[in-house]
Amino acid sequence: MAFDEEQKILDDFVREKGLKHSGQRKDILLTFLKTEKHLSADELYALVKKKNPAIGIATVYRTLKLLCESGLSSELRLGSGAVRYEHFYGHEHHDHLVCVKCGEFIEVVDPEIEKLQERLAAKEDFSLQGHKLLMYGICRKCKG
Amino acid sequence: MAFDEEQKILDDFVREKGLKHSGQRKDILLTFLKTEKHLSADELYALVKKKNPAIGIATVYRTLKLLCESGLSSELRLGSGAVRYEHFYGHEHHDHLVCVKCGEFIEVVDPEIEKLQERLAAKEDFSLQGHKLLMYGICRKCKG
DNA sequence: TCAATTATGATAGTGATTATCATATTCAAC
DNA sequence: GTTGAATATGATAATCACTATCATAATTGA
Repeated sequence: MAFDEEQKILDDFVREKGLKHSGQRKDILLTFLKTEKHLSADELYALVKKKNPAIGIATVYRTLKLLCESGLSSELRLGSGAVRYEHFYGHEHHDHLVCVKCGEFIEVVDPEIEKLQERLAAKEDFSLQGHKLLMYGICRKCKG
Repeated sequence: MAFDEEQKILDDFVREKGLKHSGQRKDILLTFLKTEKHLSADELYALVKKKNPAIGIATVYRTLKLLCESGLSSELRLGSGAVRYEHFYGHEHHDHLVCVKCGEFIEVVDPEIEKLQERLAAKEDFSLQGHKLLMYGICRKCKG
């Protein structure tokens, strides 16, 4: 089963907020963690239903919101269409290179860019909390 | 009225695509150009109606799509909610600092970050076409 | 065990956008 | 100018991704 750390994070979050535990949330969390992809709510719903067919899509949306609030997940908005969710806890920060042809995207990181962003924000007297950098282009495969 | 250059760009684009001219598109383009804000389709629709009350929202959406395709405008997606459109032609590329408290955003640019992005893309054998960098934080005003 | 509170699933509602379609306009060829 | 084929338009229905509502169920502290 594993994912003990992540489960503890959610449990603690639930406790702090005065919420209650539920099996559905646990099912959703574990399915989310097990799947190393950027899933949409709909896709996660389809996967969770295999384990728990009684689950409703509303609960998936509600749980994804909790996961984001507790720092376990993060939203990813690539153009129009559904929001995708990526693992956040224990994953190094990264940005995305998105292929405009095939839609594939890969994760990259550049510490220098991060540093420059801080500098840029400081110049405007902004307290930087985070950022999303999407780079669009054509990937190796699609260049042929 | 001015905006001759921009009008020519749209005219050329329309001609190249074998489309036809229309007064509505001209009204929408001019209202868009005149307003130095990041408007949503809805907001632009409200403004254009003052000049041409008969216009329909669908035409505003259709025209904004054309403006983006012709390089006159660019989409801006800040979290959920409607897409906003910014002027693109003749405007230097820039990124955005978004305040998570008041929603205000300011435009910034750092040539070094741009350069590093190119390097990052090249490392992955990506042909970079563009990017969107959103930095979230708290602005000077909201820090109090 | 009980009572208060939160969670759930079904489904209605919403907001932004897109598709449809009948009618109107544009524009190149005559 | 008139015509006719193609595109544009406005009204509105449809769609998509959520979000709110609500009756019922599960959780949890007393």
